[in-house]
Amino acid sequence: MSDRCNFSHWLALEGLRATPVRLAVLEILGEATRALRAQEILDLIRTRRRVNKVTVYRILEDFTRRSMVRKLSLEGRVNHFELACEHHPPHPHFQCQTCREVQCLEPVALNRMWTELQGPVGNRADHIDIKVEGLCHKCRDIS
Amino acid sequence: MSDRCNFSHWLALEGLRATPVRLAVLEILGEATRALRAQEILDLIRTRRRVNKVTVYRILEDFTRRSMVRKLSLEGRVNHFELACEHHPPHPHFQCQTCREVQCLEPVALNRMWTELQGPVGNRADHIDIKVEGLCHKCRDIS
DNA sequence: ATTATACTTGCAACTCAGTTGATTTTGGGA
DNA sequence: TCCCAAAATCAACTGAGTTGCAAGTATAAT
Repeated sequence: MSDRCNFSHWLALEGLRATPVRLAVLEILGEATRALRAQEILDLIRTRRRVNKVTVYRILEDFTRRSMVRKLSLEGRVNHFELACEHHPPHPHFQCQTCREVQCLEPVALNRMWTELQGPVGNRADHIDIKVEGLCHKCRDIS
Repeated sequence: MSDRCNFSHWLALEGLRATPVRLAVLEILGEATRALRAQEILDLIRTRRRVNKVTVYRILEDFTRRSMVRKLSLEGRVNHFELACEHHPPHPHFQCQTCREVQCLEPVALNRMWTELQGPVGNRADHIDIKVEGLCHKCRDIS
């Protein structure tokens, strides 16, 4: 993913400076093959540089507001984040009940199920989140 | 919903005593027309009786483990709960981005989209959660 | 009926992801 | 070079949910 996005350019388009921490967040999310928790992102940045957690949380919040990343509420207290660039369109997620790891599934034709997911007349639906829960192949092999 | 379930009997089937707090939790969830947060359930019980929050959290956790209620992870830090009795089958949810209230949508043919929601070979999918986000009719009228 | 036992509730203290507000640092323009 | 807004930091806080243990309560055994 990261090889297909110019993060500095993307930040400039948003009117944001390409600071080291912002770039690190985008690069880490760009290289990830699954949705990451804020703490994981923080830990990964810290392998490169010293950074305060508040900085990372504020950047993630800002990116989410700008729709540069998607924040996923997959389980209780922890949010997961993934890049929302043009190369990474919305898609369903799979979360393993055992290891809690999040996989990204292939985008399905969300439009097709859109009409039947309308609520009471008057609601305006903006987007659909689909989560599949189960046991991933890794945990299945263990048990 | 509550008029269609015999909660005391249900608890007996699960080998649980029909204590006042357990019954109150089930009755409140049974009368609710939307998914409730733990704090809302707690507040509603407290209109009737004195109760410790730990008791309610433990009961909700226990009911969830027994699949008597479903715990929904719809947004960051707060879980929502709904009855999982035979009269209340799994269904998609709508959450308003403004008031954060959760509506229950009509059950759709989840089976139909099951096959296309399979992850990598080897995963075992157990259930699907669908969340629609948007603006509810009440908040739409205000703005 | 009385005791033993397991189940249930309560209380206080804790955890931990995320937030707030105030302060310091940085980096680009005048 | 100086200034100022943007960015990062720090400490302290928030609040949903958890833990461990004590106290209460119901059911079973004697």
